[in-house]
Amino acid sequence: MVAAARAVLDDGSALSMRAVAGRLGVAPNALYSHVDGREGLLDAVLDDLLGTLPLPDPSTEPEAGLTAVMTASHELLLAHPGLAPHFVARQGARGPNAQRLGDAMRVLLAAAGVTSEAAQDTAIRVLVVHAIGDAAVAAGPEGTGPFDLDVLRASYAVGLRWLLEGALRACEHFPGL
Amino acid sequence: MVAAARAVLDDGSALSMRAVAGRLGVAPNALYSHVDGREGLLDAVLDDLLGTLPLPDPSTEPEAGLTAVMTASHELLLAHPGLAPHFVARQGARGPNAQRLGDAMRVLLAAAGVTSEAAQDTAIRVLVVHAIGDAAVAAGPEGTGPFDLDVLRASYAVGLRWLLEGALRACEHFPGL
DNA sequence: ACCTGAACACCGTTCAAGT
DNA sequence: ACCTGAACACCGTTCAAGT
Repeated sequence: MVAAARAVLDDGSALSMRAVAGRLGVAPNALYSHVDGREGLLDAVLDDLLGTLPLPDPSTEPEAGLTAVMTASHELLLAHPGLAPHFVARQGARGPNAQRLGDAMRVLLAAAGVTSEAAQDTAIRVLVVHAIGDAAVAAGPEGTGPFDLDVLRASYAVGLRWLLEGALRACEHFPGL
Repeated sequence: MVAAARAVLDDGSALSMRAVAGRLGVAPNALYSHVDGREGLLDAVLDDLLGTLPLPDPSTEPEAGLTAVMTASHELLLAHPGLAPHFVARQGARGPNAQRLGDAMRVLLAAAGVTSEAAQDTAIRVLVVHAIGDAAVAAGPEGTGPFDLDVLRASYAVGLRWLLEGALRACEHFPGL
């Protein structure tokens, strides 16, 4: 069922209950026996996709590892533009796979000296909002809005670098914050 | 008419053509004599709101000025949560008032040493995406999602500071970039 | 120029009923 | 458990017609 949803999504069509049902050759309301509403379906699809992301090796250099995981997440959303707005509306994902990614980021942050949980929280939040916000903007009205996809990737990378430098520098100056 | 739309929006209701028409005591399709579709109406409302933002004094210290204008924009979107998702989908505003704000930001960036137009473009893009992305996430499903509005404001401010430091530092090291 | 009624092609969701 | 038909309460938009 999440497979059917992903298929609909990859067709470029908007993910509607009726479209998913149609692809399964089933009445629209039949879906409600398996998922609690559209919101739940989108959450399931989202976490399914997040499960395909490679977890960063905890032994890699922290900044490189964080850059890798955030870039991969951003790229995943760029590949599924129909999902980005929902990702934004839901304030990020909270499924088990999203949890795994968050934990991996915490490990990397801690290795970089960001040890306090509160500092990790804000760092993760800022990084995630940047990724999903940028992807949602990139999703835009058409396949390609006024921006080329490459300048988009480039500007995301720039913002990501600035944020990471800021996050890690903050804890050089106040170790143990 | 944009006034009616703003009224609907401030009621907390989603901005639908039919809601705006209802508030005006008019049939829904009557709106199409004044605006070209829902998209156009939202653009008009958005630019109307941006017109209420104070322009930063060009003589202020650049970083403070940029912080002020971005914080004000973010605050404006927080006050109109129904608008943020559309702002994201439209890849930012492009009306005359948005243009004015962009120009003001360019002046401040230039005063801070960011003189090349390309560098200004990416800086503005990164800052704007951060603001609207964060506001859209804050808009969330309910009035208050899992996040308190204050921690939201705080984490936005942190991200903003990191981005500004990054943007301005880039041009200390490579003046005239 | 501005509005109306009627209609089209969609939504998500619920409810009672079937197997 | 899983599906169906019918219905409800919505959408945005168009078209022909009225004033």
